[in-house]
Amino acid sequence: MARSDIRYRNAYNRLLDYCETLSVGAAIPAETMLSEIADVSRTVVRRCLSRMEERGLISWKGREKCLLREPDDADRLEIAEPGAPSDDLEQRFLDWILRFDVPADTPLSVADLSRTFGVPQHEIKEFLAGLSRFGLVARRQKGGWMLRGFTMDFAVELSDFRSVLEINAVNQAAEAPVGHPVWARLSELRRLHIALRQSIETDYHEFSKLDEAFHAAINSVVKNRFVEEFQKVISLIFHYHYMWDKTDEKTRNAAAIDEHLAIIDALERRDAAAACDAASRHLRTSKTTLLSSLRHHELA
Amino acid sequence: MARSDIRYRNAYNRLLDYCETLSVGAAIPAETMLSEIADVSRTVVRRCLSRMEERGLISWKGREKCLLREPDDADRLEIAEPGAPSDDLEQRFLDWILRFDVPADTPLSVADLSRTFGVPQHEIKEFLAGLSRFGLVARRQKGGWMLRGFTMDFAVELSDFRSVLEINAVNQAAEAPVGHPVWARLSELRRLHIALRQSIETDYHEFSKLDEAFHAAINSVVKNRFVEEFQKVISLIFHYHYMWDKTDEKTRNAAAIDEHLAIIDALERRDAAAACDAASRHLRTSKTTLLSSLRHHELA
DNA sequence: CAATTGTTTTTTATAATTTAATACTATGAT
DNA sequence: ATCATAGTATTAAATTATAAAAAACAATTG
Repeated sequence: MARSDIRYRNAYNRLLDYCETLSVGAAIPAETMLSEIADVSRTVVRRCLSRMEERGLISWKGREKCLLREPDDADRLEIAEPGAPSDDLEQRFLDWILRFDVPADTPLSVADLSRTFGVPQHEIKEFLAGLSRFGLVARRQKGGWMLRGFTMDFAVELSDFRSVLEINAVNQAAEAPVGHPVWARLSELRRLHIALRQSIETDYHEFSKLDEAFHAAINSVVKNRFVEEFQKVISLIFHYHYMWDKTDEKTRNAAAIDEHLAIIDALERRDAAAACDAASRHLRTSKTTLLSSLRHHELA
Repeated sequence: MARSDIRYRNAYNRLLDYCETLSVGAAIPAETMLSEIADVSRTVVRRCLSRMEERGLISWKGREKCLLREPDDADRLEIAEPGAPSDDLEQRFLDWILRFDVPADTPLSVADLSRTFGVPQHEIKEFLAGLSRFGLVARRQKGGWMLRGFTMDFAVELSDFRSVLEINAVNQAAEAPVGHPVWARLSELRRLHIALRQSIETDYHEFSKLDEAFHAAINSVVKNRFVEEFQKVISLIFHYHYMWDKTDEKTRNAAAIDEHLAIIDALERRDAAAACDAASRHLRTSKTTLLSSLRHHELA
C-alpha cells in the first residue's frame, strides 16, 4: 500500500453523520457541498458516494442523489485507532531525551525513533530536520542523525540566548500600556507567589508550575513568531531540568520567589532598568541551577 | 532502483587512486583501513574489492590482497554528475522566493520545487520542515505546504528579532578583550568604510558586501549556536531585499556608512552604551528600509 | 450560463526496495 | 591465547514506486 485511506474512512463516517440529519427520501446536496462538509476533496466524496450506493444507502444517478434508508452502525467504516498523536512529538521527544538522559553525540536512528514513538519514519525525519535548526541535532556525515545534546556548551548557550530574549521581554513589558492584560496577570501572579511563600515549607514543589506561568506571562508581551518558537523549546528544557534537580529545592524555590517578586515590583513601578537588573539576576541564578543540575547528572 | 550507489562508485574510484600509489605486486591493506581511506563502511569496501577482483586488478583470498596491475582510466566508474548541489538549497530557495516575488499564502508544491531545484522530494520536505521553525512556511491542513511569506508582519518581527540579537552582540563586542580578532577586523572595516565613503558617488553599490561583512563581524563575537542559525536566515533576507530596493540607494548607503562608523567608534572607545545607541539607530534605519522595500514591491 | 458532474492530471503520503552501515561471529597469524 | 582481520547477518537509511487524495479541466444539465 502507498498511502493510508484514513482520510476516506473519516470522510465516509462524517458523511453518514450528515445523512442522519436528513430524512429518508431526501435529496443529497452537491458533491462540492459534501466535500466542504467532510473537509476533503471531491475525489474522496465520490469514493464515499460509490460505496454508499453499493451498500444501498443511497440512489445515485448524475446529480440525483437520494437517501434510501437511515445509516446504522454496521455501515460505518472502522478507523484504525490513531495511536500516534504525532502532533506533540516534540514534547515526547524532548521528554525522552531528558528522562532517559540520552548523552550528547548519541546517534539517533530514525527507524528506532519511529518505533518508539509510533510515528512514520518520514515524520521523524522532518521533525529532526526541524530540530536541527535549533542546533539540538545534526546530520551525520554517513547519513542519519546525531543528538548534539545537553552538553555544558549547549546549556550555556541556551541560557544565554534565553537571557537575551527575556531581558528584551522585560523591557517591553515595562513599556506596556496600562490596559495591557499583562498587568492583571502579574498582579495575580504576585498574589500566588506571596501565597506560596507563606506555605513554602510544605508546598515548595508547587513552584515549578508557577515559574513556568511567570515566564510565560513576561514573554507573552512580545508578539514575535521567532521568539515564540524558541520559547517553547526553552521552557521545556529548563523545566525538565528543574524537575530533576532536587538538591536544595526548597531553598532554591524560596529564593526564586523573591527574585520573581522583585521583577514584578520593578515592573509595576514601570522602572525598566530595575526590572532588567532583577531579571538578569534571576536569569543568572537559573543558569547556575541548570548547569549544576547537569553536573550532578553527569556524576550520577 | 531504491537508493543510488554513488557512494560505492566514489569509493571505488578513490580506492583506485589509492592503488595507484602502490606498486604492482604490493599487498593491499586491511578492509578496515581501506574503509577509512574511502570513508565508507566495510560493506562498500568489499563490494569494491569484489569488482576489482573480477576485473583482474587484484587477487583476493581471505586476507591476502595483492595488486596485479596498474589501474587505468577504463577501470574507473562513471559518476552521474552531481547536478543538484542540495547543500545551498536554502540560499537558492530564498533567492527564488524573493526574485520571483512569490506572494504570501502561496501553496508550495513539493513536486514542483523538487523539479525546479533538481533535488529529491524528500529533501525538499525536510527542508520545508526546517523552515517552518522560522515561521516562513507552514503545513497546510489538506497536506502540502504554504508559504507564509514576506508579509509586513513577518518583516517587522524579523527586524525586531534581529535588533534584539544584534544589540546583544554589540554589547558583547564592547566587552571583548584587547586581543580578540574582532578588533583587528573592525579596524580593517573602518578603513574600508572610509575608503568607500570617498568614492561613494560611483561605487555606492559596493556597500552591500561591506554591510554584510560588518554585521557578520559584530555577530562573530557571539558564540551561540542559536544565534548563528538565525543569523544565516536574517542576513540572507535583509540582503536580498536591499539588493532590490534601488530607491535612494546612494543616499541610503552613504548614511549607513556613517552609522556603521559611529558604531565602530563607540566600540573602540569601549563605550557600550554609545555603541548600543548607535546600533539601535542603525537597526531602526534598516527596518524602515526593509519595510519600504516591501511597500514598493507590493505596489509594483 | 451557472452549477454541477464526469474525467484526467498532478501531487502527496507512505510502503517497498536497494544500498550502505553496523553488529556479530569466525578465523588465522603472532 | 589474543588480537587483528575477514566473513556473515542484521538493521538502517536513502530513494523509488505507488495508492490515495487533490486539483485542474472538460462535459453536461437544469
